[in-house]
Parts: sequence; C-alpha cells; structure tokens
Amino acid sequence: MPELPEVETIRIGLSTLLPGLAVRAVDVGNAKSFPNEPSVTGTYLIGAYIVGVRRRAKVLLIELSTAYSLVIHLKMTGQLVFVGPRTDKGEVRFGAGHPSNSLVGALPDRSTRVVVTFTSGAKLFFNDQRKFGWMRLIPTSEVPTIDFFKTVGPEPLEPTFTWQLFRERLWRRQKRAIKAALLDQTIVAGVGNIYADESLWAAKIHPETRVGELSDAAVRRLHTALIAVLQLSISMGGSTDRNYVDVHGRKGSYLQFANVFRREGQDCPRCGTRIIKMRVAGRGTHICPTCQRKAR
DNA sequence: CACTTGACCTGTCCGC
DNA sequence: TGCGGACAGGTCAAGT
Repeated sequence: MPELPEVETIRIGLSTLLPGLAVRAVDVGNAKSFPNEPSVTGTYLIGAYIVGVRRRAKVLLIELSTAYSLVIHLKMTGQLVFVGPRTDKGEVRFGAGHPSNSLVGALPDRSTRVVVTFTSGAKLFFNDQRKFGWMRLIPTSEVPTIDFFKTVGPEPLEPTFTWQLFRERLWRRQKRAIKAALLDQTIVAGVGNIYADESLWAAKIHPETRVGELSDAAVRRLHTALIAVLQLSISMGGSTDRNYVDVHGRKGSYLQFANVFRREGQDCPRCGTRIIKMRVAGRGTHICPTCQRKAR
C-alpha cells in the first residue's frame, strides 16, 4: 500500500502525537506482525517513552528512550491509526470530524494485528489486512545494519538526489525496463507502483524502455517529474486507492490529481488519447500510448 | 551476475 | 446466488 508520500504523511502525523508518550502495553494479535521476543519488548518497549519519529524509504522508525526503535514496514495494506481515550462504550470511532474522509470504523477490527497502549490511555492500532507488514524492535544504533537499509538507495526528496546521481544509479541496470528500475528500492528509495506510473507519464517515457536507451534529457525529465509527483502527493496527504489512511483514519486525496494511475479508459489529460492498462515488471501499469512511446 | 517470477495473505470484483 | 480466477499500493527467495 503505502509508498513514500503515504509513509511520510503518517510520519508527520505521528510526530505530532507520539513524542513524550510512554508505552504501557503491547498486544500482538498476529505473531508474524511483530515477531520480537516478549522478553525484549518487555524490557525495552514497555515503559519506554517516544523520542521521535523518522522515515527512511517506506519504513517508519519510532525512536524510544531505551535506545531501541520500533521499525515498521506497512507493505501493501498496513495502517497506523492513533486514537485518544476510549469512549464510554469501550470502543473508539473515527471520522467524527471527517465523515466523508474516514475509512476506519470502530477499532480494533478484524484487521488489527498489534495494539500499542500508552499510559495516557491513547492507543496506536497497527491494522494490516494482508499481514505482509511488520514491526520490529531493534537497537537504534543497529537500524542501519539491517539488510534493507544496507542496500536501499537515496531519498529522492533530499537535495543530494541530483539527476546525475539518478543517472549514475540507473546505469547499473542498463537492460531493465525503466519501470522495474523505478520500483527497485536499491536504485532510489520510496517509489512504488502509483508514483512510478505517474512520473513516467509526466516525463513522457514508456515504462518498458530499457534504462540504457534513456537519453540524458529523458533522465532529467524523469528526475524532475518524480520529485514533483512525490511532493504534490505529500501535500495532498498521499493516495488512497483502497486501504491507505493517515493516523486519524482519513484518506489521502492525491489520486484526484493522478493523470494515469487507475484511469484506464479515460482520456489522457495532455493529448486526449485513451489511457490503457498493461503489465510491466509484473505490475499493473497505466500509460498514455500516444505520449509515452518507446523510442526516445 | 542480471533479471524475472512466485510466494507471502486476505479481500474484492468480474465473468460464467 | 455461487464459484473460480485475477488482481491489489511491497519485498524477498528462488528460478532462469
């Protein structure tokens, strides 16, 4: 589910809610969702207070006063929803202030995998329909050494991510389709299916174009488009296709601005050609067949 | 080694 | 209405 803009939206939300709260209890409903030893969580999680919330690629890092961090990957359908004290009925409801925007009802529900309860009475629900997501308690100093972080590429919204750096990293994968390269987290961090399709459309590049066939001009266009699309989406609170919600249970609105993603059969906003859906790198892929041609 | 495909899960939608 | 199959925003392991 969540790509960089969705995870960043959650990070921003959590960073206003969690720091200073202390953990009272953790309930793990699905062991694979939080596979740590109870003795470790008991020692380094229970009683800890939240120091800060960070993001790297699509991974959230909740830093604790015990020098451990909760490392969370939401994968396809993960949600982190924060709620204040319970109602008198013992359940919590969302959307009171955002009825048209809410996607979450009473919690916990059948997709709730982990519940973190704070001493304030507030709760953080880790919901995950497909159970692909996970959270883990790791010493903060060891976080950079986990396999994913050892190989993950640069953050696309950092000023150091220049088009030349993008080109250099792409060039290690000459023969791959550019879409597969965009989805490869070791080339650039945080891009998933939505923003791959949107940035390729904006840059007028066919997703099956081999990386080695891209001109410098094309790489520059894609670099510019990728950053613009990610920034716009963060400003819109991310994209909700089916499951994504922010920490208050609200949907993101970026897809209203999407030009091709999930718009097969509609007209290309740029040239009017009908948008088609195809399969590239094993993923559903949306393109304008007129704007995005292979020869570049 | 570079690249592609299947597996991990649950739920929904679509065609018959 | 029921049933099978395809598909869904991500990443690994195993395959070619």
